[in-house]
Amino acid sequence: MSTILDVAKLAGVSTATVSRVINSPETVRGGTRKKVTRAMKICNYKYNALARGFVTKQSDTIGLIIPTINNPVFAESTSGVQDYADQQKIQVILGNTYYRNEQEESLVQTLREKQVDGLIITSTNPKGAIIKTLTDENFPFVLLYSTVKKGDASAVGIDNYQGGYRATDHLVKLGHERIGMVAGSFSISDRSFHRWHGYRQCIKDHGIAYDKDLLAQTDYSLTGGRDSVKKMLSYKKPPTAVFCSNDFLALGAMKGARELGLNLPQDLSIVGFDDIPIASYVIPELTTIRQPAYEMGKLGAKLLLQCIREQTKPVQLMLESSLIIRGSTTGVPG
Amino acid sequence: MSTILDVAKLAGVSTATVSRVINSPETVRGGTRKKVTRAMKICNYKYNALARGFVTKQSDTIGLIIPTINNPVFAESTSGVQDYADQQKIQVILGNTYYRNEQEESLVQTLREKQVDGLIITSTNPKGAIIKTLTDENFPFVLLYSTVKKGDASAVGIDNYQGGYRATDHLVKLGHERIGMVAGSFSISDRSFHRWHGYRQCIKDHGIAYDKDLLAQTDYSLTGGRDSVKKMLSYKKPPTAVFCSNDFLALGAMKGARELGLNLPQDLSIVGFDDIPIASYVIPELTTIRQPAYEMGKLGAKLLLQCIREQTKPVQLMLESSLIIRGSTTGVPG
DNA sequence: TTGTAGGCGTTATCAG
DNA sequence: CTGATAACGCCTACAA
Repeated sequence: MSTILDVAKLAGVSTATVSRVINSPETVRGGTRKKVTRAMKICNYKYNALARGFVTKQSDTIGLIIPTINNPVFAESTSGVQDYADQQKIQVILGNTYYRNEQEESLVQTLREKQVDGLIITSTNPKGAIIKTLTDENFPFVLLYSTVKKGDASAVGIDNYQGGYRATDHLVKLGHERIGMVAGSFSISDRSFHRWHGYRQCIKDHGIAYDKDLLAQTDYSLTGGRDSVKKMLSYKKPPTAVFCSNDFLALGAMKGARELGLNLPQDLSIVGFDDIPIASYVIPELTTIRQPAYEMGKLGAKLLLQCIREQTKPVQLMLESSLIIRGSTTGVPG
Repeated sequence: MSTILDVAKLAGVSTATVSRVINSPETVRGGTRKKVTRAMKICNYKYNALARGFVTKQSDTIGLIIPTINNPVFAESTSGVQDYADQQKIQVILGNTYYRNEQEESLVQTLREKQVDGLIITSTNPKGAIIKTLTDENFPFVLLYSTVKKGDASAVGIDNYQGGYRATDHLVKLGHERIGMVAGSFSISDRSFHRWHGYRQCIKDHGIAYDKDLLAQTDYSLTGGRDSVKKMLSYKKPPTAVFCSNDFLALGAMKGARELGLNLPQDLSIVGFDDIPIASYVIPELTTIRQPAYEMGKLGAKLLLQCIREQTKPVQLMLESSLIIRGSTTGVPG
């Protein structure tokens, strides 16, 4: 593998000149530039970005830490950050935590050792030690799908409380009084927790008694949604509607309800959260809270790069989410 | 940011010793090891993996190039490679080509400049210049979702021809004679092309005349599937069944058919390809050709690392795919 | 406009 | 078991 030294020799110039034609061609005379370019071709020169990063102290690489790429929302935001990064000639190293805190911690460490210029994190615990350390050490990062509205960490997210409230409100307005919630475990997702808060407050605001049996916490999966809803439906006083804290759970719930012989949406109204692409392609189409995942990713990347390049002050961006009413919700039976 | 030199000074040893306690602690006496560890703590030493890579000439990073992370199959295989890589302490840089050849080319270049140790590629064109260059320059890589069965490129894939054949055969056996195919554009996916070959051969083998109007090529998306099927269904002699070259297309087709007032599966049988998780959660559940995406990713990563570490000879692995019969296919009406 | 030379943080080779 | 020191490939003052 040839280096700029080889090229330099071949072209009869110094390595500095070669470096210049690579990084600021305009500062070198046309003639020499040609000589160098030709020499590069001849020895099939390949630029070593790693060596560059080593001296400039920036790798032009960022780390993206998410719970799992298998949830389409995260895939969506991931392509948002990728697209923005690509456009800025930045590479992104992807890591899944699978909602495990230790995994998040080890990822952060590894990525920092790899000298990433910054981190975009969908954290399991935005108020935990990992994030605190990052802040203390002044390492550039931004939180994605964040629930934090202030503080010294940059973040972009939506108002999950509001989302939960709206979803529930929609159900209440439809006449439902026994409204269940199938939530991702609070211990691994404070987003889910915030959504539940919205749900609970809404219920309270409408004078509906809170029934803790109507809350299921599970892992964020299709099967989790299915099983939780089946259990809930087996109670003496089953819910007539459920709010699921993401679309996967909701899709799973649909299946669970059907396996119990229910007709949707007549026998059970279901609201999801995220609005993943498939949500509008199932029958009945899923009513859900849409969050702008792609934009969030893009914005997160933008924020991070700003933070890296201009050491901007931390900002928290809250994007708009909205209730998308489709066919999976309807009035209470009878 | 402190370096091993700082640590060395503080501990009163040489940098070599510090390096040793990091990389081969067993070769340094307990006492000195302790001194060093303590010193590292004190100056909050952070290892610089990039500097290491610079001298060892390996970055412990691989590149993963896929069409788009938004298709759940690719998300699945991506987590397969990630999991294996993680387990081997390797990081993965992810890049989307969006089925564009130039994007693939530029990704390969950038990643090589970043000194990735190898590449896993789901190529738009496995027989094109990009792959050829890689082979010629003896750069470690493996093809994923590959259609190639021999040659000097390592690859793992399934038999797409067979998959297409089986899907079609299932439909024929059900009594269908007008069987359409909604395919991803052949120009961006040779997988789709192979599947079509299987489809066509099967039709021929059963003495059914091939009707080119019954082939639609579109982009791999929900809307692509929906629109293609609607168009096909508008013909004078519409198909009674369609084989879609992936599940997204099939899910889209379901919606398209319904928008035209058809009942599924009575009025139209649909077969997909991939068996993405959601496929068994829609109504009717989708009959599809399952391919082991996660395993494929894992295997691809394993192969690549072998190739990197032991310069093994190229191998082509063909995994088993299988027809999963569910509710979206049924006998021909009447 | 071009060249010289020092340095980035770590590993590896030799001695000791 | 430990230390000294030369790489590694590139960038960047500074000098010419």
